[in-house]
Amino acid sequence: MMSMNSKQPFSMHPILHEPKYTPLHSSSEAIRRACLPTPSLQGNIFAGFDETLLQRAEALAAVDIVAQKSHPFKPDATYHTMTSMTGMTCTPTSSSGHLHHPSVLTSHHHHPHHQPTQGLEGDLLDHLTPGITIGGMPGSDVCSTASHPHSHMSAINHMQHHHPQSMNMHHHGLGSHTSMGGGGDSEPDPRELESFAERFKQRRIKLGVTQADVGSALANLKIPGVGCLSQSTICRFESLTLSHNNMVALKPILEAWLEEAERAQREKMAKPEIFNGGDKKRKRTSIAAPEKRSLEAYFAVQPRPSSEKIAAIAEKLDLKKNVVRVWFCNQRQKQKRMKFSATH
DNA sequence: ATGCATGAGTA
DNA sequence: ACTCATGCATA
Repeated sequence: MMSMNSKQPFSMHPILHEPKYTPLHSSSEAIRRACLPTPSLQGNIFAGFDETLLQRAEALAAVDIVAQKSHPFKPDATYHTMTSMTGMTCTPTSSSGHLHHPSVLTSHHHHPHHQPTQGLEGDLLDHLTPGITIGGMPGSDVCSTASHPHSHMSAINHMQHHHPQSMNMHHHGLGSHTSMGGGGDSEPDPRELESFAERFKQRRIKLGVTQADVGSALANLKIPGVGCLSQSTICRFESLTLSHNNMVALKPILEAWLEEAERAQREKMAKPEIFNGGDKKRKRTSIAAPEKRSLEAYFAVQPRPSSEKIAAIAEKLDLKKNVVRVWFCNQRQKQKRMKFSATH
């Protein structure tokens, strides 16, 4: 593993496909959102002790399962264009051949993320699942995973390994920040990031551009290795719902755009804009509330279930294994976001 | 603003 | 199989 990487020049083809979203919201509201439920992790050290927790989760799950098993269809499948059993007919009608490169500038970091060792959840699933056959899964989920309508990209993600996260607590009040766009992304200062995100949003609104506009306009900056970003990402940046590393990497870019945009407006020349493409067909899976509650219950006792456990849980909740696996991954990611993480 | 998902890079 | 950055679709 390489221990350091600042930036690497990427020469990739810039293909744009930027859908413009409706120029909606200009809510200048602050960012506050509901936080995640406090991880009620009790140290599961002994099997006997676990029983309690497991039973609790089981109880929750059981209720849901019972209520749901009577239904003829899967809640998940209802939202999917392609039902798992239909085979491979889930191909999107639209042929998407767009791939743009992401371009991420990573910083060097690591987190000492350790997760409790698992090893007792066997019981949980055991009584929950009297006789599940893990080996024989109908090739159903192949569809969703195998044939995805869009091609993604993410060329440069560098991993940040572990680092002692409790090291910075002494920061200057403020002062220099705006002059270091581009080359120096080495400033792990959460305080600064927060204020920048806020200022960014305000000035963006002042310019009269939407988050989506910013995302597409980024490609116009022609910064090597930097393509466009989605409205989602801009939104998350402003609301600090990204990892610290991600924030640090994005800051210089957005800062550069902001200054460029303000300069352009000053000169009344033209504002950075872009066109768009337009083909999509992906359907979002929707996990019903009961199932979600069960998942949360499981997550509380074991945030990192093994493949087998995931399969069992999926079976129990009548969801596709992949859906469950992804759900756990996303759940773990949420816990690490800046807002909730104790990086500062 | 957020939920579910992909994919590169790693371990 | 996981983490991380990111995105489409949707509330």
